[in-house]
Amino acid sequence: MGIVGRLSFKDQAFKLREQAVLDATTRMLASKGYDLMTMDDVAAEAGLSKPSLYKHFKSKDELATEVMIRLLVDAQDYLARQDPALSPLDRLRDLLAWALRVRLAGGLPFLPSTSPQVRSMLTRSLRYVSRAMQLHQKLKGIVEQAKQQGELSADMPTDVMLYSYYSRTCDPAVEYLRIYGRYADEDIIRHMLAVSFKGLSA
Amino acid sequence: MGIVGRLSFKDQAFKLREQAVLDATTRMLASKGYDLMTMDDVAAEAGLSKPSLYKHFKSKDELATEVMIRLLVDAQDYLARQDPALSPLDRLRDLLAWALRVRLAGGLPFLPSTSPQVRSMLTRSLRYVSRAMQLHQKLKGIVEQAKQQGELSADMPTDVMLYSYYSRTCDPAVEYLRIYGRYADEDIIRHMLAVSFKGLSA
DNA sequence: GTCTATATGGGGATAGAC
DNA sequence: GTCTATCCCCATATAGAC
Repeated sequence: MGIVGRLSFKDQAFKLREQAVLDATTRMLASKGYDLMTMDDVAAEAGLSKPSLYKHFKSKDELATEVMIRLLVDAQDYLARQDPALSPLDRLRDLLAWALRVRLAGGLPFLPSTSPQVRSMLTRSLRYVSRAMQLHQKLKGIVEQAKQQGELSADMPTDVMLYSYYSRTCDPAVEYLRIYGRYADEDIIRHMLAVSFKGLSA
Repeated sequence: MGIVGRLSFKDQAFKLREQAVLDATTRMLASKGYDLMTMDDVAAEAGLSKPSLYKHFKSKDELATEVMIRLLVDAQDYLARQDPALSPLDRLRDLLAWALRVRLAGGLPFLPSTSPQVRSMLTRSLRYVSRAMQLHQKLKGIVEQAKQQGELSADMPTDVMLYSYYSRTCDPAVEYLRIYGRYADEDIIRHMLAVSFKGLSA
């Protein structure tokens, strides 16, 4: 039984509404980006008024940060539920495919964006940074396992691999392939995985 | 003799000032991004007043677009001056290294950003789109040459390769490597080239 | 063409009624 | 806690003097 079950109906409704707001924010962030997204947009999309929105989240920054934290938690959950039979490299492949699928379904890339504004906003949030570090350490472990098993090259530094890996989740090539290349979502994922792990060379 | 040589001293000074404004804008875009960059920032950085700035460029959009066009022209120039002895794949490597070097020196990635705002701004500019298409066709030709010579895999679609290639010029991994990895610029370029062309797998 | 000073509008955030 | 109506800053863009 989840914690929600112990709350009053009113509080349950409040929590549900909060999730609806986070969903709406996710859609707006994905379509317009942080700077163009207005609190009026979010309120309209979530079906409440702006002052009510501010009862749940005390600023635009906090709202966006909560969305990103939820995404990190989702990624951690996904990792925890992966088939234990997968090899380290396959786990990385599978997680990247999941992240790309989320994004193609209208979600967000889980490395947020290159906007200096958004980055500084997130790095000011202790909860975000702490979650990100947890995930980073977990993935670092998987990369190191993959190296030991010879699935990843021991020559390339682990952090280079990890940062490049994160970048693939927000790779703009995804959108170019969809818009100009007119590829189906699963083809995009297949090609992105190929480029990421095998590179461009023959 | 350049066109500038036929202008009056006054017009020459005007043109030079315009270039200084574009340089200042490039620096501001690189550091703050489009949304956070204000026209006051640019005016201060370039050493003139805001109204004077508007005598040169009639809007913030136009100013940023001109910066991006100049960057595309620079890339075309660089391509045109590459050593003709280079193989197609080496030309691609060399151009990417140049783009990353420009960015690390405080310039801009030549694929601008994933901001929907900036993208729509640029796609509304006929001059920008036309330049981008020219460069795209040129690079497409080089990729096809590389495929014919077996330097690039014939299996992967050309547009997948090209969009992924463009994405590397704005890859956020570059900044993570500099900030958290504390790598020197040339090491970053070396690693980025390795990841881009050889991929993450062993 | 360059400046000082100002108009305009949008969006984050809130007051106060219910 | 939710709404209507409002505040207020800030950034784009311009008026008008020199």
